[in-house]
Amino acid sequence: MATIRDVAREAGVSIATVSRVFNSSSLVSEDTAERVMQVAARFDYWPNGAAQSLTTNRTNTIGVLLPDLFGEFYSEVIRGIDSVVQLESYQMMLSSSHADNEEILMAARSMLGRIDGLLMMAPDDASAETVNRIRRRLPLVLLNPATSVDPNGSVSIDNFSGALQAVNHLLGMGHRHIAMVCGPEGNRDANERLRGFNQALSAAGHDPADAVVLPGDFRESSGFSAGVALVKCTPRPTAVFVANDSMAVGLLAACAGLGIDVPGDLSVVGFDDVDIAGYLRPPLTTVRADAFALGHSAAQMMINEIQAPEDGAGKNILLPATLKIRRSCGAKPNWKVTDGEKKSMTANQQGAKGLPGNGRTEQ
Amino acid sequence: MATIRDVAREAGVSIATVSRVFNSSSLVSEDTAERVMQVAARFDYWPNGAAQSLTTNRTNTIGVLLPDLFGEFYSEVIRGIDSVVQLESYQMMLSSSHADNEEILMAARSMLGRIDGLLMMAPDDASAETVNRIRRRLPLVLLNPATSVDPNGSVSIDNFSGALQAVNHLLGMGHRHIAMVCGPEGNRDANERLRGFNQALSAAGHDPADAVVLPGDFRESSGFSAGVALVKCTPRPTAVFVANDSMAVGLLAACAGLGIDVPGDLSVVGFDDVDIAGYLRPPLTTVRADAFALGHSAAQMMINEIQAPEDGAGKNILLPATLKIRRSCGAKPNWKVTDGEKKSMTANQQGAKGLPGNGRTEQ
DNA sequence: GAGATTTATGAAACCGTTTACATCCGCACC
DNA sequence: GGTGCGGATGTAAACGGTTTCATAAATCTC
Repeated sequence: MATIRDVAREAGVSIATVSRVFNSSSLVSEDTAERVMQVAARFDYWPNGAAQSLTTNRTNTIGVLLPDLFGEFYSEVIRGIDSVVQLESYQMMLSSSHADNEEILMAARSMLGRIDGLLMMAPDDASAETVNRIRRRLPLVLLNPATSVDPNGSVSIDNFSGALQAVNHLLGMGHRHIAMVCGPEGNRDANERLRGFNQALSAAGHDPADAVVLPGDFRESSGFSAGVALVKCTPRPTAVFVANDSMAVGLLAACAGLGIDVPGDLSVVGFDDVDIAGYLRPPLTTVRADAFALGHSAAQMMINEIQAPEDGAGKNILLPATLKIRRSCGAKPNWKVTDGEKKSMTANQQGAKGLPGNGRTEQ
Repeated sequence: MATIRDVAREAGVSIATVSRVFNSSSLVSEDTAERVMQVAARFDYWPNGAAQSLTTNRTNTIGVLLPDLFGEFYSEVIRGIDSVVQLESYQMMLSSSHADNEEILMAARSMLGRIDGLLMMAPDDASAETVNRIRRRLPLVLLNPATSVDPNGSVSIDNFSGALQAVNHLLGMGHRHIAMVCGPEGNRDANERLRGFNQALSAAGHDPADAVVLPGDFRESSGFSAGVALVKCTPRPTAVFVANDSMAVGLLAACAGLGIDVPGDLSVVGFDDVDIAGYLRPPLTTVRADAFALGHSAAQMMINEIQAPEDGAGKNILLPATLKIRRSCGAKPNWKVTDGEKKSMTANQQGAKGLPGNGRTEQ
């Protein structure tokens, strides 16, 4: 394929001039520019990105390291990142499934020279040293960082507070026996949600050790199993806090099949507020975790950092998680048919959307 | 940061030797290798990827161009791609929302030199010329290519046949008035599904022009609206084919709210077989479109093409779409509670999973 | 019309690697 | 004890751009 030299030769100019034309430097006459462009078009010349990066030390690419790609949550995070990357004419280099420090470092290493900064949602055991080795060479923004790591430059969703709100709401409705379906062991979000659950119970004078706590893996099937297990408990809990919406879907299915009325016999609260949450039977009360906003804010922070280092360095954003009350928790007994749910496409976290008959947003 | 020269100088060898050590060439003595590695570790030396790419002309990265990132379908495609990328120690460069030829070319251009090949799901109006300009410089694999484009090196899901199966099934059950809820205008998958719908009706001696065809945009809310509109039709259709599962969720919600019994009053068939499909009330009959497999196969084809060009060039994979019968179409009136649905994590398309009471797979 | 200034262009260094080729060295072989 | 050989290493030329600096030409200034 044609290189800059081919174009230069054919157009009868030096490579410097061709380069100037392509970077729309003002230092080149119209005639020459025209001629160069024509030759370039004839040769269908595309500049080589690696060569450009090598000299300019810029790649216009940001790297993204995620622990997993499964499910709507990560999908939304990616979409949020993409929304700003697109806008800023950057590219995104995506990599997933990095379990330990070694793998994270490997991934980051293999990106060096190809990215201008790294967005990372590290697994829990990512050591401070790992993070620092990366930080020394690349702008780094962390998503939902572990507490063990210096959180400078990070964006998190307040899982703990979200769980607290959910359980407090159930307590406020008079429930005494509240169960929980957990997420995967070791998953940080899951841990925080569990911590919120325990904290809420303790604060209300209950002993969390007495509560029914069922395992789960964030997938529908585990929610289904948990639902089946739950109804066998004696005394049967009257409410359950499920660590994510996918499992809540499975749990609702189990209840429907077993003739358990939700919310009559059992109040259910999920977490995430996935798109379908408002369209389930009954519509699912859940904690809104705005994954899109998470990705969006992180990417925004990254771009700022790249374009103006030191400027806002060390910032630290905590995105609120807010309870969205629908029918499954029993708070709003009457539900009418309207197309009540219009999900905002932007990084809007608050938005009391309260259209007729379909829930409201609580702080 | 340390470059190869720093390491070389400190270790008292030439840069060639350092390079050899890092590429585990056998041409270097153990002593030297040891010494170099120690210095490299002390300096925490990471090779620069751009420089490597420039000389080797390899990036170990494949580019991915998608029209959109919204929804489980694309998320699964990405996961499928990632599964092989990960395995082969490649990286993935992701870019989305490319509406026209100009934008596609721009995106491809900006990736040149940073990727070894391109995976592309082009919008419908991607011209043959656009595709050829890319093909001239990069291995290219197309996902669901438009018919106007030379399909060599492509992977597609058989949307048309899937729709055909769905509608034929409904016809076979005796339905005379079958409606459809479409996807976004211009979307190729949506078009193919509509074409299958029309074809099935025609073949059965019905006039597709008589059928109720409602607009939609692949989102829950549009399915909800379509549901509301549908029940107002006279005569009211007895069955509906919905162009994707998200809309089917919305439509089911509308029905539940309006007291329309599914499948008693209305049979519903969706498309995609998203994870929650089996957990809806009633469990959703749908056409399984294996997005994971789509991404997986395409990436596989790409890697083959990169590693052995000309070898299997011009291959052309058509992934079957298969009807998954659950309760919403009325074919299986009895449904018992069991955790009947275990989604396979692999690129398995067939798999008669027929666990007790929860549907079966049809060809 | 000569010097000063501006504008357009080219030559060449540089970015950080890989790799073809040259060199040096020790050792076996006849 | 040369010769040949193979293994370890170094030298230097790529790779394809960008950018600094020099230079030539054109324009301005008085």
